[in-house]
Amino acid sequence: MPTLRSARERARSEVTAEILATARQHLALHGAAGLSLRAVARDLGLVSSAVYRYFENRDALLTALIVEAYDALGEATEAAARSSAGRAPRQRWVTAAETIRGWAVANPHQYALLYGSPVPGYTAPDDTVVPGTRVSLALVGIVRDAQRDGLLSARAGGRADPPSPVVAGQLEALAALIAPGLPAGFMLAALVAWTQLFGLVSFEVFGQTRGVVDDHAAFFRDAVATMAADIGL
Amino acid sequence: MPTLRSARERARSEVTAEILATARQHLALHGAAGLSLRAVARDLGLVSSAVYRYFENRDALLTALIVEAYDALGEATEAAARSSAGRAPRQRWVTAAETIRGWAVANPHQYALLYGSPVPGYTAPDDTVVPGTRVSLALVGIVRDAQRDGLLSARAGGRADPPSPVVAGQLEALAALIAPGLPAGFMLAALVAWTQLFGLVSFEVFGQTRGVVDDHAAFFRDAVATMAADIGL
DNA sequence: GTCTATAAACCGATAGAC
DNA sequence: GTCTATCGGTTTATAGAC
Repeated sequence: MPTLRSARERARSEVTAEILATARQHLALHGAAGLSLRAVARDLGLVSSAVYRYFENRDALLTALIVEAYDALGEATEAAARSSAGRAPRQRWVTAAETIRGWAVANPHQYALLYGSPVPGYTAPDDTVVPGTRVSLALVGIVRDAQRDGLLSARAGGRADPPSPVVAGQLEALAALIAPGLPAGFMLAALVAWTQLFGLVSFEVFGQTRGVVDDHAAFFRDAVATMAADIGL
Repeated sequence: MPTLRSARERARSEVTAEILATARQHLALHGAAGLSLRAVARDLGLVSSAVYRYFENRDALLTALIVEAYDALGEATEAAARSSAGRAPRQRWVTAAETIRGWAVANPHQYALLYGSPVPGYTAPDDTVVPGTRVSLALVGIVRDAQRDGLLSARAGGRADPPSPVVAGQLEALAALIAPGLPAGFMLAALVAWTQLFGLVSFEVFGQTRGVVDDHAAFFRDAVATMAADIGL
């Protein structure tokens, strides 16, 4: 009786989604370390033990939240890169960066879950690795497209001293994996821009620039444009 | 009777130091959100209520830990800037940056307390502001010294489009406060480098570059040198 | 699959004796 | 300033009835 099973599974996935949604709200209120299976159940009108039918334990629920957040951010970034295809590389980079910032500002606790302090006592399983790479791959795709179209400025990627041999080797290995043909200097610049982008977002979301920067959106736009120039976009 | 009072105060400050030291260990094990006055007391052979004679509540203990960490990092950075005075600006920047990274890697949980996700339900009081600025002021001091000595490359600070008017205004106000006479373009570059530096450190400490970067120390050195060139050092 | 009930812990904070 | 005792909550997780 396939229909019966499918009905059951539909109900199951609906409850699962409800648990996740409630857990997401709790995350926003109490942070990842304060996420409580019991409190989520209470809010849903469930009894705590019922949740164990859907998630093996607290960590499994946390993992589901992480994957969900990575997918949301990754999809938003991919969409930004896709819809800006054909435009000027620097503008594409700025658009993608602003998409990431927008998502982070709108979902600070989910952002903190991904890029903030590790949750004590929790180690992310391998399930989170692939969703986690989507954002980075979308970003590097913009650099790769620019190179393909011959729009990568030769001036950048070699501003400072060339990378040391050990780093150059690593950069080449990485480039071979995600951006074949990209010279090491550009790969270094892209990697630096990547850390810089998230440093900027983290500072804003975590309140480090309070009192230093006033109009965060404007500052972000200028900083990110500077960044794009550094990569050679 | 001043000696008697001083003896009492000495004992008091000793116990206070012991509580702080134990709390620091707990922080490393359970994170900031899991810091428990009770557990600290237990470890020290004290009863929980005794701790309230030294710290008004849990948040006060957390604040003390934050101030302590800011001071440690600030002092290390200041020392690095001081002892490298007179050397080439770029080398001074790299040295200071490596000092910050070294402290962060050696004290990941204290670093997370300062630059990671905010602790839910806790808002830092004003006591933490001044210690928190020491690191940034030490860094900007290096840029200021370079400018004073005429060692700031004119090429940088104007790589990309000039900052938008609203950002430029803000940069000038900030420069007037911490680096009088520094042009807005350089101020923007310095600010970007600042966020970048901590973005880099956070990525490493929080495990975001695992699998991407192998030799973190070497990568950091090259990235930071690139950064210094971007500022014009 | 949902429920009650329960075990076995934990927490911040306070009152009041000594 | 340290102690006992306590209030009033919290948690994860499991056993077993329905």
